[in-house]
Amino acid sequence: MSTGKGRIIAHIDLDAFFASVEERDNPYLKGLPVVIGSDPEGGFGRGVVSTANYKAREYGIHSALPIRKAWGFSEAARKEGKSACAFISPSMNRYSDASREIFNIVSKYTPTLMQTGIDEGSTDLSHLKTFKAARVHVENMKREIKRKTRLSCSVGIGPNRLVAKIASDFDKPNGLTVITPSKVDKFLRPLSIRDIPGIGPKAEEKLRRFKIKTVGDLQKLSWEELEKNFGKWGFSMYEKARGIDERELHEPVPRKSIGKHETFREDTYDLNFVLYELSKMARSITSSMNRKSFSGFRTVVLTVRFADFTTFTRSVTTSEVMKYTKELEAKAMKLVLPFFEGVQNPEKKAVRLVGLRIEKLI
DNA sequence: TCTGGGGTCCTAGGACCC
DNA sequence: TCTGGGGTCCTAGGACCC
Repeated sequence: MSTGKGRIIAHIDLDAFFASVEERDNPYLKGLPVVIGSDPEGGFGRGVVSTANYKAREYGIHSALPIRKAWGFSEAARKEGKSACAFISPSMNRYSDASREIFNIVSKYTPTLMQTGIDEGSTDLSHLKTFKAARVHVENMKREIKRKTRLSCSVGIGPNRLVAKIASDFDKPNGLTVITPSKVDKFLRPLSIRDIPGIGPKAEEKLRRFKIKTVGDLQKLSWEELEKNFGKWGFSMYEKARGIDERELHEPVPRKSIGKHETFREDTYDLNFVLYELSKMARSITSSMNRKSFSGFRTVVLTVRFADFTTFTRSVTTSEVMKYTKELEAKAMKLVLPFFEGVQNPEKKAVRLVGLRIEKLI
């Protein structure tokens, strides 16, 4: 399908996916608020919420919320006589299985599927010629998904990937929103700028200083102004505010890096402990590398986050290809040492997180 | 009460080569 | 002695996404 006129793109987004799989597989969760995330440890855990079901969202719990806050909201609700949340650790294997099952069904309905995450993907339905036909097609697909997997999804249909994705988010859960080309502008204008993928907290904050809150507001800025303040990104924002997006669906891009990082249960000053954790990560990373059929790597990146959340990375690239856990461990050790000595850590801050990543995969 | 884990992409400066 | 671009690679940091 060439760029330009006449495309019909559908974006599929699975509803509260991890929580929905848990509810489906565990009947005792029926009707309860469900939170998937790290262990709340009775209000002292250090993680965040991965997914909250819609019942839990009524308590103010949402993705990326610190898990101890979620715990607090759950406790408050319980004291009002409502149900406490079920807190569940993610089981990625089961979610991957469910995801595969669903996108296998999606594949039957479309010649081109581009999966962009475990719970979302875009498809090209241009061959159906009309948005009306696309709607009927997607309704059938949604019904089959529901019948065969007992899971629901929300779908947006639009003239390009951007509009389809935004539309999929418009009416959740179990929604179907169709935006024909002539309706794009009317649809986008009242939305928050945060509904545009790529505009995160920082860009929102910056745009707020220009009194810009909605996509309609954003349309009032010339692309010169946007480029002056946001660089190359400005022009992309200019186009997104108008629903312009010529990106094609593409093949999955090959993986570029493999890494692990860990926030400790308590901040630490203990170099030996950190080295031990790094060596576990090194082992896990090389085994994951082998499983994914890479034979080596040339770059090692170490991340250190201190208790105050300041974060540093250090990396090395070698001309020879590295292959073994021992080599990765040695590099990690060399890179982390300065953070436990005076120069890189003069205030002797405690370490909250370390991470290790390999790049330039062979 | 702070703020996970697994990623990608972009920017910007410096080294180095032609 | 002084002054060029262009291209590529490396490093560090940061924004963003699911």
